[in-house]
Amino acid sequence: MGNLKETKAGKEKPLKHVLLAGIHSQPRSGYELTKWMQVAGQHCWSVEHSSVYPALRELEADGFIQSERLPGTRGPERSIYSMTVAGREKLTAWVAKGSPRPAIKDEQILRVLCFDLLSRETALQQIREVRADHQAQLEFFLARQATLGEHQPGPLLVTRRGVLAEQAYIAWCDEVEEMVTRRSA
Amino acid sequence: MGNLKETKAGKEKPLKHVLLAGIHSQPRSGYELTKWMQVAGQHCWSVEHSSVYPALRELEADGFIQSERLPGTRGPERSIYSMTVAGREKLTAWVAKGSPRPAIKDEQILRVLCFDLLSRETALQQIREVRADHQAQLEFFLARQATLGEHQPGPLLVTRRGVLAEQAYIAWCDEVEEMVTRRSA
DNA sequence: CTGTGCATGTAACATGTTACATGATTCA
DNA sequence: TGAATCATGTAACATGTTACATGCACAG
Repeated sequence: MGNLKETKAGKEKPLKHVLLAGIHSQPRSGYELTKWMQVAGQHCWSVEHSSVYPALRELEADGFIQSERLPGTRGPERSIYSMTVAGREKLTAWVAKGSPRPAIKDEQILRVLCFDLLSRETALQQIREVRADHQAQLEFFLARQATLGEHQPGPLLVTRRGVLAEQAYIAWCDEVEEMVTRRSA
Repeated sequence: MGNLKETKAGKEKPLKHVLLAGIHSQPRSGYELTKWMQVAGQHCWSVEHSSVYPALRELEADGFIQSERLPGTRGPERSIYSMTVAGREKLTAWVAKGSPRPAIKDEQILRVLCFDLLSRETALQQIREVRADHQAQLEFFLARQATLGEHQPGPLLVTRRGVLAEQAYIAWCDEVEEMVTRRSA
């Protein structure tokens, strides 16, 4: 008991639950899960592939998922992972419980805090670039939303979160631009 | 050349810039900076004190800040850090440049994706708790906003970001609740 | 026959958290 | 006198990224 290698019985790292969530709707390979996180999980949780493959092997060792080796139709062979009963139970327990408000790490907000260090022109240019970036992201989410119906409530709500979040960010950029424009210096 | 201990000339870790931003408006101690991040920087960047003190010593070693040792009026003595000219230049350069869209890590969105695993009652209860949590956070930001005027555009805009972000999150929670309520199962 | 996408994997590094550790001062 | 707040610090651990590495298959 107390094996340091074993996660302390119950506390799994978030990534493992994210991967279970990705496998939940359909069996997927590590490569597909990575892609899935980059699109569907874009504003939820996304990691590089180098973290995905080890995590999948741990999940399989723990009996939460099982793999099937397929000779790739095109490309090399790949491992397709699917849920086990234990995995579904694990995921259900995780979905049911709560989690603390997510920590936010956004350097741009800090930049705005220090806008007094910049000329008005430089500040305006920057906030307009940031706005354009989020506008593009908003359009991505809107396009995705258009492909989803109410018969897929999960993906639709995830996409709605993206839409609402980006709209709020854009509205903030507009407030920043207005205040910078009005400033005396 | 190529000293592994030295950061590769130019690429500082984000925390260092955050600390510079915190010192920018007024000299502060490590303890005060930690508190400042927990309130003003709540939705920007916040770390534990154990990361703060080493980072401050690095910043001082690089000549971006300077410390003054004060015998604490109450409590033990503390180091108050203030900006140097080099530090102000460093911060200005950082504020002027852009950064990629911040990565988002929010487990709750993934939970909603998997709400089909929960009973309607459990799902509704959870999303209402999440909503209440963000409502409380919104009220915190609104209270803070009320103490700020347009003569402090930086802190005001940072707080506005908090307000807009929480309002958007709450609106999303309402959409989730509505869709869960309407679902057939 | 070369680039692009598919597909997996490892090692070194970056950056943070948790827990442990210390000690003064103030207030009840 | 004992808890709460001020104030700083270290060590072990967690969790991710970047860069390196490999190799197939298809399209142009």
